[in-house]
Amino acid sequence: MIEMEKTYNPRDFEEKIYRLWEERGKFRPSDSSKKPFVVVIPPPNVTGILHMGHGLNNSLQDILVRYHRMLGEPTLWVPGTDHAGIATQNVVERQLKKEGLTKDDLGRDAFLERTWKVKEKHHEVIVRQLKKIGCSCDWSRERFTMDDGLSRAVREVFVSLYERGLIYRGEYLVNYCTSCGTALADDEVEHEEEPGKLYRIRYPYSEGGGELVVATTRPETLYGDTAVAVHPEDPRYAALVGKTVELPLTGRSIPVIADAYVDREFGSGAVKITPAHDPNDWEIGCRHGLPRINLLTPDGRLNENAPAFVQGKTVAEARELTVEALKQKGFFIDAVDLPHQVGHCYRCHTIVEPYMSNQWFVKMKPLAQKALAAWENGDIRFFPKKWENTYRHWLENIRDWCISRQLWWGHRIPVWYCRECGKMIVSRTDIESCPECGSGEVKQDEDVLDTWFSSWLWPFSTLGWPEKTADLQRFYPTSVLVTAYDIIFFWVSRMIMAGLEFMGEVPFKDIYIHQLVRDKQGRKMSKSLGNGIDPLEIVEEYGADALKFTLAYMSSQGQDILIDKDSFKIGAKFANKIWNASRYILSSVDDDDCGDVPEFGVYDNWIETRLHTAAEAVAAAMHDYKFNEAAHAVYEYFWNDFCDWYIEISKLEFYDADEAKARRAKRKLLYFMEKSLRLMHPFLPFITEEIYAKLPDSVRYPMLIDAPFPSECEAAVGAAAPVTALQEAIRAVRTARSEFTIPPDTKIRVAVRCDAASGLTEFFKNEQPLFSHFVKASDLTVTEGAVDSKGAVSIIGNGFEVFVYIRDAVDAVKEAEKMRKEIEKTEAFIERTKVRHSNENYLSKAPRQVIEKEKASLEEAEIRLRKLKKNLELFGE
RNA sequence: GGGCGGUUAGCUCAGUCGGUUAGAGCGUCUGCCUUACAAGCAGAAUGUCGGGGGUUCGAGUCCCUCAUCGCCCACCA
Repeated sequence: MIEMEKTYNPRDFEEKIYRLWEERGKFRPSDSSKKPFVVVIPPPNVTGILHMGHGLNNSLQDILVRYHRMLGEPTLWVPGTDHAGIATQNVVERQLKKEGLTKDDLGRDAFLERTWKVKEKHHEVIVRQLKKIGCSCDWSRERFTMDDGLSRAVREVFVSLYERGLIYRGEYLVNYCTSCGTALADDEVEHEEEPGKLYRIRYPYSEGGGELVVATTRPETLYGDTAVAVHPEDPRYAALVGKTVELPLTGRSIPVIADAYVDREFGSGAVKITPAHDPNDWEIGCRHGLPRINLLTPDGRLNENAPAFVQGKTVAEARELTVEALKQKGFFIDAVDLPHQVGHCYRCHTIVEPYMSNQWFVKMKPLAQKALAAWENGDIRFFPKKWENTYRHWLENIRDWCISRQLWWGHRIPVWYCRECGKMIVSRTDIESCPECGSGEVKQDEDVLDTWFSSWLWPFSTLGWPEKTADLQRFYPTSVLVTAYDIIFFWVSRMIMAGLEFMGEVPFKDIYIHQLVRDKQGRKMSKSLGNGIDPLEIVEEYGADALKFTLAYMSSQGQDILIDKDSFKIGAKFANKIWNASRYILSSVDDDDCGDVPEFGVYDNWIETRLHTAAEAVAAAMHDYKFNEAAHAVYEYFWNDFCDWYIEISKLEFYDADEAKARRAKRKLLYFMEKSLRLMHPFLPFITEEIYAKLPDSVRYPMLIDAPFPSECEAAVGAAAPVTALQEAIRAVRTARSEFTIPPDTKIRVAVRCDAASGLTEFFKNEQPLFSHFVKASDLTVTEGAVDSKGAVSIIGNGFEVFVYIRDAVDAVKEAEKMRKEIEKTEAFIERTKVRHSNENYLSKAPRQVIEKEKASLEEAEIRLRKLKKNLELFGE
């Protein structure tokens, strides 16, 4: 007798089990010589706690990793976290603000010290969370994007790219977040449509006699205009090109230039050119050698290049004041509503300004070409495939990557400037004095690198690169990357580029892109909406297994997962089912029950077949990363086959007075329980391991986590057929009982007529006791001959017909109505099928199996129709 | 402006290579506290597969078109 708590309470054992796995080194790759299975975690940001997106991401990885571990592959899941430059710095700056401080009050060193502490705190929480949800990561190999090794990797990459001419510095117009105080990469800008206005402004000809009308959505930038552009073939303005116009409110005159960029159809066909504050204007400015006038301070206010009345004002304020001034001076014509796209910072959502500054860039084209080739060669595969388009499109239109950030938290750019001779030194090691003039007056670049500049090295930097470590040798390239689609640009494609560039090989062959987790209204989960679900809350309430199983069960390759707290009941209920089934089996087991497995009977063969069919379904699904299909297969097997049928059937023997019989039943239940636990383990690791440990030693592997996943099918598949027929017959009687509301304690007479050809007669006869038990029959006859159908409904199955004598308990009118409906349906089907079968095209073109199959079902339907009609007569038509 | 995806039961979603009368979970309804589980058991009902057209012997599935919702990309001031 093995004791189990009456109720499933995951809190009682999940932590204990996790500790056990960890202590016994189960998360470390085994020594097997098989090809390793390797996953690197998408490192969570050390900015806060894990949300449900992480829950999904890590649950799926854990399922994969556990599945492969059970296949006997040396399995490694490398964990780690990301320093998340802007995000983390923002967190700390917000904290400071609450204390009435700014980062400048602290100074760089003190600020960094404080940020490290915040990092430590968050890191601890994140690791605890990952462990709570059961991630089987090898914590001995945990990394952080700013640890010593990864910092070395970052430097190596920066310097070597610089040496190859793929990193350069220059003054360009970049996206600048005035709130974060830093430049952003193009893809860190989120465009959103906002209501705006298109203003029309007069720019008088310098020589008088007219004016040029210019349309703009940003009148406040006119102080930085250095030209007005028209289309070279626009007859309206041909005479003006080369002349000048007066720039309102400034007293400056600016030239009219011709550039094909201008759209003659839009607005007036004349565009004001502000090279320092618009990316297009910047391009035009470059082509025409126009001066650039910067109007903004780094914190987003108008600077001394603007007239005094707007200096120090924000952009929005300046716009209003400028429009007002234009109106007063008579330059303003009108303004019409024009919704347009405005860029926002992806971290703080402030409007991003195009801002002229000195930044570092990576030349992306050469890297992107290799990454594209890798896809074309089939070196990488996306699951689902559709994301390949996204990947390809981005690479084909790639632009240089601005990697410098005006932040403190991050990898400092490894470049030094000599104050004496002005020499710039790019170096792998820190520089104390100028190699050119020997001066000690060298100063490191103030800026840090974009966070992704360390993330893109993750698959090999975590394994020890640039050192040639054993891990790197053994575990690179990794097997698969599991991530969400929102970072294909930021991360996935860049990792592929870095892998190819520095390792000469793609970092992973398979890329599984999963969905985003949203709330039931389809909204992104976010702090501000307050609609987020904390995975830990779910773990608290339902357990980590419920979390993992539910997410897998609900994931699909189709679309985003819409979820609320109640969704997790699916997993909770399933875990509960496993618990109770196990409790039932184990509670009656003692050592006597643990001998050899008795010879299989038909039901044992049947469940064995079901189990292996499920195992094969899981294998196929996992191969294609169809987690939901795998989870469904496991669920259906255990609940619908094992619990609903096998356990119920076994009860006849289980409760048999003959002890030997009972023992045989228990032994087989144990056998299938053990195997079922192995089947389910990747999806519900805690509960299965907990129960597994309770199984008698003689029937199990030491631990479930590295026990073999069920694979080889020992049972004959054909063995399942009669069981299926019996199930069908039992259901037929149950349906009849239920439909006629015959109470369970009312026994009824049942007759089964088997078709001689079905081969079921013998089986049904043998199984009469079981059949009777399941349907609570008062009398059950099985025959191949004619059956007296008086007072009975008959239900036709595949190869047999069941008669349930329900005469007294029936509402004849209602029943007749039902039958008529059924007859109609069947007649329609027969008609349709007959028409098709008289069609020569069909007969000649359809595959023979299809025709045969349809013919069979047509025959079946015709038989059923006859019986139905007969039944109808019975009900007093 | 370009591209992608969704539209299937009351709700959330599966649906493989086009192949019989389209499935699951939740919810609803009926009957059961049957000696593992009421977080359970046994049943039932519910569909113009967004609209229209086409291809095909056969379409939820392929093509065209329209509608609608969403996402991504894009420098139209």
